[in-house]
Order: sequence, then structure tokens, then C-alpha cells
Amino acid sequence: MERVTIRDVAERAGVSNATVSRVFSDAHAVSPVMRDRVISAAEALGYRPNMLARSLIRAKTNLVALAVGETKNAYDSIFVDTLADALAERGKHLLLAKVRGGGPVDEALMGALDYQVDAAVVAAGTMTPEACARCARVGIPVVLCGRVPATLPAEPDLEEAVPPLPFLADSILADNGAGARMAADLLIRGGCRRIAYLGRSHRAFSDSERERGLRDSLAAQGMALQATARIAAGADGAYDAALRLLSAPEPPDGVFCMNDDAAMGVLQAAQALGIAVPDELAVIGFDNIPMAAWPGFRLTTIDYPISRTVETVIARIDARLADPARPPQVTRIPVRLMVRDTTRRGTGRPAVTSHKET
Amino acid sequence: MERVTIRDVAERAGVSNATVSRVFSDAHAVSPVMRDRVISAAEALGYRPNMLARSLIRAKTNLVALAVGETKNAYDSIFVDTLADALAERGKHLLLAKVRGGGPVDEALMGALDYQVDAAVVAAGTMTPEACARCARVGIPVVLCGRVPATLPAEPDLEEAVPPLPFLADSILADNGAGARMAADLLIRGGCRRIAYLGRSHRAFSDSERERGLRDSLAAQGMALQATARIAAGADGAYDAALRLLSAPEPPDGVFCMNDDAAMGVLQAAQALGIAVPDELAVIGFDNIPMAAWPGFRLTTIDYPISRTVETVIARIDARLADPARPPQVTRIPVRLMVRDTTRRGTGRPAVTSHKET
DNA sequence: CTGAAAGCGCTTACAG
DNA sequence: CTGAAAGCGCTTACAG
Repeated sequence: MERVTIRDVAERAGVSNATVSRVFSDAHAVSPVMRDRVISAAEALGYRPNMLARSLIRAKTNLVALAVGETKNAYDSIFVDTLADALAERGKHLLLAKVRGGGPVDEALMGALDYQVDAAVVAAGTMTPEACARCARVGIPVVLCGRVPATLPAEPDLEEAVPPLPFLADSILADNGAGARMAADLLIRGGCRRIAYLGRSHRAFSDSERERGLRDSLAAQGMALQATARIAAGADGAYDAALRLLSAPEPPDGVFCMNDDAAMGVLQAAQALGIAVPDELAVIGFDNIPMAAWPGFRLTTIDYPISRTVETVIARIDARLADPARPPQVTRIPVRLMVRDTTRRGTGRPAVTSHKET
Repeated sequence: MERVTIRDVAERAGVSNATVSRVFSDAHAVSPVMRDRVISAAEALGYRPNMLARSLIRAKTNLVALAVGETKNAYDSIFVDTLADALAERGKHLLLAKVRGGGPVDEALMGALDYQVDAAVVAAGTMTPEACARCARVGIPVVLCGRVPATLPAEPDLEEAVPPLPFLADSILADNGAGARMAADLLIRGGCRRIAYLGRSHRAFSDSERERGLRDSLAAQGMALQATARIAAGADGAYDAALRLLSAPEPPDGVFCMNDDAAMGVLQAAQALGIAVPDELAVIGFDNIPMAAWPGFRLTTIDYPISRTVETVIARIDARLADPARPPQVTRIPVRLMVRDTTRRGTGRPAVTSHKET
């Protein structure tokens, strides 16, 4: 309706636009008398600076884009929540850019870039070289969570963890290899002989790493991965995939899941099929979402601390803003094995629990 | 870094700024030849219109503010997800404004308004009259979800559903009274004699309505609410509150919960205490989050469809944009009883299930 | 259909 | 410390 601008305030206070502007930016550099006059005029008028105009000039919006997919699972929604809080504390706001499917982030991300965000966090989809290049050109830091930039436009080679192209974005990932090794060791120690992996049909980067990690760790002990099940999109995807996996002629006796949500599906399916956990089936998740610790589940999982990831995101953004030329950095967040009740204790040396529960 | 502006494109294409601008706005009104020249120049340069500048002039940002609290529970995160999708489909983006605690939304909301959002959706905190007034003055539609504007600045009178002050925002709420009645009826029919309510310690509007609805429905049948437990903030709040409630000297034999998350806590606590559900304890939730239908839970609950709410949010925004003077509207979203396995079937007339599961 | 010009609301050297 | 002026990147009547 009736917008109150800096001019209205200036007029009412009997000062220039510049003075009003200074009061609302570098508060200092304006005399106390002027300052008071401006402030009371602004209050009387209900004036608030227009961030669009300010951002246009300063070339700084205090907006951070977040490219996410469906934030329906616990891990993602806690991540968004935690990141939003951390940014709010620093006077920044989150602009949501939703990526459909698991495809390229380009479209969603470009839409957010048009608002001149100061930085972008990518927690979904594939970061194409084109998108990387554009972000680099407009000079905004990009932090990838749970992924690295795609190697090639056409077909990212998932066998190669680190793309050969020069990095154009910082990456933060769980130490998926270590997590998979912990899971494999615990499963084997618990006597599992037929170990399966449960991932998504649309394999994201971390999913692939966890599967490969499991396969490699098993191989190192002379074992092969017995089966891999893939979760289709949809509400009951994990449950359905688990049902199929556990109904196979020779069902697995141990499953490592790409995340806790998938593991919950396995637990539900096991219950529905009357399979005893952990005696007949051991289950391990990834993430350690709050629900994993619920007395009704007590899911053994790999703890991947969100706060640590968020802190690192913020640190990388700041670092790159300070020095745009710094070499791109890949950070592995350390993970911990949380032994609970969905796995058997080893018969040999005791299971290594590195975390004390509250 | 090197920003590409409309001027660069105009220069390269040998046309005026105005022509470039027209190509990127009302595509029509520019000759095909010019149009092509502009487009190829823009592509060569990698030009994209600056939304800050465009929004400043048009007084339209295509940004919608969403005031939310902790989006850690399933209902809220699906709501955010669904709303973001619906907005994206209409070319709008979500700007997150986090409200701390359950207090006034003012600070978070004002911060978002500074970016000249086209509308605001409030799904957390208390909408004060001051905040309402400001939104009305700047002419942006506000849609409240699960709440109505606070009556008085100091102490909102929760006994009064509809504040006497003139509404300055549209509201969308579940039909909490109907939901509570369905729950009460089912509990009573199932033979419950000691019925309790589980809500939050910081009572939000819908929480209060649900509690009052339960109390009133029980009273109508000559029964009194036996107890009310309140969930403290924190991860295990619901579980802890349920543990206390169920450990009382004379524990309830039926619990209606403010939402499904709370109900899950009750289920976990019952299991931990060895209380049989539904034989010794009947449990009813609210929302019908996907997890409620899991085979391991099969929680009886009140279905509160998110898609319906989101559609209504969009409709209210559009309606008020079209006619700012229209009277504020309070919409009650119909709810349905989903009878699953955490309640006993009635001994009298059969339980009324109005929903068929897929 | 196209361009020159004014202006959206603000900030920031530049003088004083 | 304060103000006049130019300008951020774009759009939109206004002429032609």
C-alpha cells in the first residue's frame, strides 16, 4: 500500500536522505542529535529499510540459497532447521530452491541466484560443471553437502570419488568409507554370512559411496555382498524394498542401509514377516536420527553429526568469501558407530562403541 | 565478480536497454529480429535479469515468507516441502523466517518483510496485532496456519477461539473440535474410563483447541478429563512426558495426543513399561503422518490433510492479492478419523471409519 | 515496434 | 558530521 521510504523519514526529520541512510547502516558517523531525530521520525512513520534497494547497491543480500529435494525425511529436515538457525544467528536468511527428482540442480539453483544470494548450499541433486562455472563466475561460494561436483555433464562416473576436473566448489561429506567399514566389521563379528545393502533406486553420491564401502570392506575379509535392494520413490518405498529383500529365497542375515529411514523400513518389514532382529537379521542404519534411539527401535547406526556439518558449511562460505581464490576443499565429517539393539555383539573381541548415550 | 547487466547485452546486440528488458519481460511487443539478436547476445554473455532490480521497480518479488519454528517433526517438514513445491510451480520462492520458541513471530516476520515478500505464511508463534497491522499497512497478505491472530498483546485468551478484534489475516485450521469429538467417542466406545490428554508445555492455539475439544466432548457424555500431561521442549520430550503420565498411581487407559509425534512417544513409553496397546491403553494421535501407518505402529489418528491446507493457503493469498479489502476468512479443514490398531473397536455400534487405506 | 528518460529506494564517494 | 549528486540494474510511460 503506502510504502514509507527513506525520503519520508528525511523530510519529517528535516535531514537529508544520506543522514537517514547512515543512521540505519553505519550508525556511527552521525551526531546524537540528528540520530535521535531520525530515529523518532522513522518510528513515527514505521520506516524500515528496503533490503532490495540496499542489496542492489551493496551487492550483498544476506540471502543464502539452499538447494534441497524432498525434505521429508528426518535427517534433511533437521539439517534445514539447523542451517536456518545458524544463518539466522548471523543475520542471514535461507532462500529455498527445490530440486525435483534427483536430477541436476541447475534450474532450481539458477532461479535462486537471480536473487543475488551471497552463497549457495547444495544438499540435493547433481551439481553440474555448468552450474559450478556460473557460480564461480558470479563469484558466489557454493558448498556441496553429501556430494562432489559432477565430473562430466552426461554420465557421472560413480566409481571415481574425486572428479578430475578442477573443483569449483567446496564439498562436505560423511566419511562414508569409514562408516561402511564399521558396519561391515560389526556385521561380520556378529556372525552375519549373507550381507545385503539397501540403497535408493536413484543413487546419490553418498549412497554409492556407502555401497562401495560396504562391498570393499567385505572383500577385504574375503566376503562378497550378497544382494543390493533399491528403494523406489514414494512413501512406502523403504518398506516395500525391504519386504522384497527379506522375502527372497535366501534372505540376508545382515543389512546395511543407506540411512536410518531405510533401516526403519527394514525393521518394519522384519516385524511384518516375523523375522527376529537381531537374532535372525542384523540391521544397521546411517545418520543417527533421533528416532533411531527410541526405545522401540534402538537402531544400531552410524552417527553423522548434523551440527558438525552445518558448522563446516558456514566456515567454508566465510573462507571462500574472504578468499575466492582458495583451493576447493573436500571435508570428510568423522562418523561414529552407535551400537544399539539391532545388531548382535561380536563373538570375538568386544564391539567398539565410541559413543556414550545420554 | 564480473556482473553482466542489461547494458552489456544491449550494447552487444546493438539495441537499447528497453528492448532487452522487453525481451525478458513481456516477450511479445518486440520484433522477432531484435528478439533473436537480444537472446543470442544474452546467451553469449550469460546474462540473467537481476531480480533485486526488477522487484524493486515492479513492487513484486515472487518471494513468500514462511514463519516456522523447529521444523523437526514430520508434519511441519512435509508442510514446508509441500508448500515450497506449490509455490515453485507458480514461480515463487520460499524465504524462511525462523521463530524462536513459541513467542511472537514479529521479529522473524519483520526481517522477512524487509525483503518485500509478496505474502507471508505463519505456521509458528503468535501473530500479534502489531504484526498484523504492519502487514496490512504494507499490503501483504498473511495466512495463518493452525492459529488465529492473538487477541491482546499481553495475554491471549485461549478460551475464546475467535478474537473480538477485527481480523487482519486469514486463518486456516484443522477442525480441531470435530477431531477431538471423534477421538473422545472412539475412546469411550472402546471402554476407556480414564482418559488423558497429552499436549505441549508451550500451548499453541491448536493444542489448546484440541484439549478443550476433548474436555467438552467428554463432558457431553458425563465424563471428566482424568489428566493432562505436557511435553517439555527437547528431543525426548514426548517420551518423557508419556512415561510420567503412564507411571502415575492411577494411569490413564486412553490418551488423545496433540499430534502423532506425541502419540509415538506414548507408544514407546507404553512398550518400555510393558503396557499393552490397545488392551490396557488406547492411543490416538493427530495429523496422520506417514509413519502412523507403518506396520510397526498402526496408530489410530485424526487425518489432517496437508495438501488441502497448502491449497487453501495459496487460494487465500491469491484472493487477498486480488481484493485486499475482502473480509478475513477463517477456514476449517475437515478431518477424518483413521481407525487403526492402537484403539479398541467399540462394543456398541461399530467404529466409524471414513477412510480406506491403500 | 523501438529508444531516451525518469525513477524504484537506497548507498556512497565527494565536497564542505 | 552533513548534504548534493551520481548510480546500483532494471522497468515503464512517453514519444516517435
